[in-house]
Amino acid sequence: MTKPRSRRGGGRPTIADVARKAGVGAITVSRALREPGRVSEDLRRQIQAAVDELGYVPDPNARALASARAEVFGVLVPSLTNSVFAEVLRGIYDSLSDSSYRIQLGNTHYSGLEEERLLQVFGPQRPAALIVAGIDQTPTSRRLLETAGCPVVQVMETGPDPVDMMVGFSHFDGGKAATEHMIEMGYRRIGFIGARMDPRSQRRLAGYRAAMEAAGLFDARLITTTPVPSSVTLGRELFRDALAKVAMLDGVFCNNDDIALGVLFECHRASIAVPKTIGITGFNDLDMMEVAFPSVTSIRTPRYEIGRLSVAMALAAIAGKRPQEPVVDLGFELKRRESTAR
Amino acid sequence: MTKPRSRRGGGRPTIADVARKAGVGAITVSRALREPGRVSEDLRRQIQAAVDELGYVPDPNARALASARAEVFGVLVPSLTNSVFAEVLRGIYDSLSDSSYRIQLGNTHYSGLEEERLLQVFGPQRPAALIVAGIDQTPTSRRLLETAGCPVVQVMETGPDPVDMMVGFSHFDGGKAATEHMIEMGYRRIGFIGARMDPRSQRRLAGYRAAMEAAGLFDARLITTTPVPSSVTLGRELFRDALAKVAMLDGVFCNNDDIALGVLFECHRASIAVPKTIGITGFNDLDMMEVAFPSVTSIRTPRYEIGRLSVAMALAAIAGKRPQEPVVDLGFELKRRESTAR
DNA sequence: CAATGTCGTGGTAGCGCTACCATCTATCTC
DNA sequence: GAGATAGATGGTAGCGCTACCACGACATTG
Repeated sequence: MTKPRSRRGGGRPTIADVARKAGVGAITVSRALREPGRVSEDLRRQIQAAVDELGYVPDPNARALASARAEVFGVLVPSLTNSVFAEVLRGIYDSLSDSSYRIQLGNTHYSGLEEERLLQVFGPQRPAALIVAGIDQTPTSRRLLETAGCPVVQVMETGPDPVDMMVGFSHFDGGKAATEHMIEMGYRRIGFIGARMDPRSQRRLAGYRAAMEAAGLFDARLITTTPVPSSVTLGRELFRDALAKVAMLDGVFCNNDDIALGVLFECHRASIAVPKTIGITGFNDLDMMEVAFPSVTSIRTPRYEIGRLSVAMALAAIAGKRPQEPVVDLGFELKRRESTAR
Repeated sequence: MTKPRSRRGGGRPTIADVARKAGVGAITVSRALREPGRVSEDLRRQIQAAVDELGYVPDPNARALASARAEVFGVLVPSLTNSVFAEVLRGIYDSLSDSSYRIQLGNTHYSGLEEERLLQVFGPQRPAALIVAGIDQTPTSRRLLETAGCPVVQVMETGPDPVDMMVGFSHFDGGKAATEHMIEMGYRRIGFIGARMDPRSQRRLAGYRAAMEAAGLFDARLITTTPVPSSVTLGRELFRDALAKVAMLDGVFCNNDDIALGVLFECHRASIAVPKTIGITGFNDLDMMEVAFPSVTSIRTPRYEIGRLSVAMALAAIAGKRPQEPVVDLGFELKRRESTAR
């Protein structure tokens, strides 16, 4: 007789212990825990008592192996410090905190290759769902998502060709709306200032360009961008560059609110009147834009809601209830404020 | 003969497939992958060839079950949107991106109960290490951490009684240094403005109080706090409250930089001269404080470094190399800027 | 040169759970 | 009242991997 491996697990009670104590089969315990409706009231109570007494907690790793499905949501974002994604995450977390799903978070650093690597790590784990930011996956990433065998939600943007589901809004339209607003307010030499210039920023730029061209105001020199990661500091630098480059600049549409804030501070420092001499519009509408002096016009994006809805859609898909429309556009809202109130 | 469950895993190659193809035992494949040094050069090459050809990827769930250890770092932070924790996370991620560890992130919402719940979820998974923010765990949480059977690193603060290891700095000293600086710069009626008032904020307040009392300047009416979550907007509100309450207020030490920014904007709006009429000091030294106009004095905290070091310590502990000194104080730095340059 | 150690390799037996199928009882149908 | 159906329960056999132990080959020691 070989002695068993003496609980290398560390002595925690197993489902067999509960089954023995409750006088039922192990499988009935399993069912009582996962599908209480399929076990009689009587046994359920007995089992619950045994569970409580032993302090039994199912082993998630054993579960995952046996059922070929881990109770994990894989989430991939391009940045942890960009507060836009932080709010998407907050939405995801808030929607998942009542469930038993754990969240595995990956940081792609805006890199397609890193995204591939992370999907390669996440996939074999058989997550319950995957939520990824953006719609510009590499072909390899796309294939990995398609073969993941779980619901996939692409967030932050919308597009014509979802891997599975999508929740977001149109960055092109956002950029266009912001620019049109500035034109409407009487600005003419409106610069575009952008950092990082990831695909979403590119689309905002395209929206800016479309609006400027439609008004006959487009001039390539008005555009100042850099691939460098965005920051308030960088906003100041880029604004200085733009001022040095373009005579008569009378407004700027900023890629995002960090940049806009840098521009605003530089205007203060250089005693440039906002909105009189220079108008400023940001993107995302962070909390502080409303408080800034002068308050800054921005495009309010539904970041938190995107997080919430992405989880709701994934959960529905897991439950077998796929939505009619796999692509949801949550839109955006132009917040008119002092910085463009000429 | 019963037919096997026909690869309910989904047809992915298993270690047995690799072993067969390479003409070795399964265990040798396992070793070649985990401890290459213990397998001969020859077999290692053969096995690698088989792995490549089949596209074999080990099943992390099976691994976790068999070895009673998941390649997962559990990380618990109180907030996702507070950029302070975002930077700690960035440090953690950057230090872990070369390894095969996955990261499971929990959001405690500054709640001890939620922390307990998350530890109860993380524990049974047998993570490779746990990193938790703060040192004020509930007794239950503390017990869960102690019995987790893996390295534990408490981050953001230091204290006398680590569960296992600690990386952080003294918030009391930070608050004291900031206040002393303002006193030194000639401010006398220095208010304390704080939101959220989590344990770390409380300690900053205690530091403020110690400095004020030492200088004979303390007055309880100078303190304006709220349990409401911190934001730039709230900074403005609290500052207004403080102004209404305290005659002759000539400076404010803010709980954090969001609050400080709200104060700064309100000063602009109300045409209060900074630093002449009111001096402002923040806490954390976010990127934007240097760019703000006027630039804002703040306490620079080593957030990113805390993330990096916490992982390094955990990794070392996993490898059996526990540090001599389990508690590491990374300090902070007072950044003197225009907002207090009277 | 026997005794001892070390290294490389493999077989076996689980890890703790759930899928699958079988069984049994109670209820329903005509 | 025989047969069919549905619901509750259990046994068995894995899921894919690694811990443990065994074993043979070779080197080391006095």
